[in-house]
Amino acid sequence: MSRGGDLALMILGFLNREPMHGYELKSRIAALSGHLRQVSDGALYPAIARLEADGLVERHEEQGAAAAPRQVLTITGKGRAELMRRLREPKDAEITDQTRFFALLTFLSALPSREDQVRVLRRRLEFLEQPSSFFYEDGRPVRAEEVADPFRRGMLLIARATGKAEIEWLRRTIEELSLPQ
Amino acid sequence: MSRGGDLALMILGFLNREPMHGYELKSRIAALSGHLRQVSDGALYPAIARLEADGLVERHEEQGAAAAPRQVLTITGKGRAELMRRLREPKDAEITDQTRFFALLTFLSALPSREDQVRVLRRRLEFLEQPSSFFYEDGRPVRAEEVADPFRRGMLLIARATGKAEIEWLRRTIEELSLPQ
DNA sequence: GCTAGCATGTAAACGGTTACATGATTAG
DNA sequence: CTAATCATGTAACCGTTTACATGCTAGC
Repeated sequence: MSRGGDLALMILGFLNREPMHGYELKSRIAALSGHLRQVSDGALYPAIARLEADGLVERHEEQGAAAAPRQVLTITGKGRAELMRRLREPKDAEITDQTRFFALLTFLSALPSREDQVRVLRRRLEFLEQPSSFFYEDGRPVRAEEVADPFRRGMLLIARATGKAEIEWLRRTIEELSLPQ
Repeated sequence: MSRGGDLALMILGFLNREPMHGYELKSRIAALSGHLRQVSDGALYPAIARLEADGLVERHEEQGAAAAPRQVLTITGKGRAELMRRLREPKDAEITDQTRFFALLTFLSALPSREDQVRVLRRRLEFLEQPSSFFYEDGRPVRAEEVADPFRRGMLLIARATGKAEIEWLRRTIEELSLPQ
């Protein structure tokens, strides 16, 4: 149980909203990040097959039409449970890695409990707040100003700006979600 | 030729500065991003072995000391050439993916030609400047304000802040490096 | 005496990339 | 008529993860 990486998460996340076939999943995933995350056929179709083998999705051939007839995919109860589990208890790497955390964020609203949502955001916030979130030398964090290499200094400046924007958004959102409603 | 991903690039990048053994490479790579990119032994040692098999690094056992004696690694001429080639002509994915681009930036100063450095930065800038760099719906870019889902809206806000900071730094740095010197 | 850190490695399972293969429909 | 888009898949290769395996040294 619990196979697959980001790709499996995204497939389940999209199918949780409505059934669709593989090719459409592909374009949805691409659109999600400005074609930044392109999915190859050789990754997508085997991933679907694995989800099916594990009973997380079902497939129904749509008749009529074309050469390669559409395989409409529907998430199962088991698939939905697995999606919720993965959103509720993401692995450390899914909190730590920006790209993977964004994949999580994309589907986080599918979690029915606000408390569970807040718990995930808090984990990310804690990670970003510890000063170890970037670039070490001789055992402790390096300040951008003291880095001689211009490219490494740039990385630090960018990382700092990014972190700041994200931390502010996380604090604001956690607060809003925590209000008694 | 031309095997390996980010990990091989980082190993070559570090060894280009000075010889060191595997365990130290491991801690350097971890320190580079605040333990964000952790390298497992099962990835590191095989990667070193591949580089050695390809003649890009050489290994000399350091005598004295311990149970598992240090294998001091030195980059070869061929390895240096391969590093330069990879820094000069990164693959699209290394420009597109933030994590991979940062790995490139870390070692970019090893490129002797400022023109070559600028060419790499320009590729990243062009990528960030095209509006397709984030989040599509119904065929064109989505504005944060019109996204109902609070988590997706957050992603857009964060991505916008990040992109802005990085674009500014890229423009400034390209200009500085382009000054006749 | 035990734990943490130093130091190197192997093997199975997994998942992604790249290239290949097929074929219908639609727009220029 | 031709190219792009729709639509699904397979197979070889590659690199990572995870777990296992070993053993020394230093500090508590």
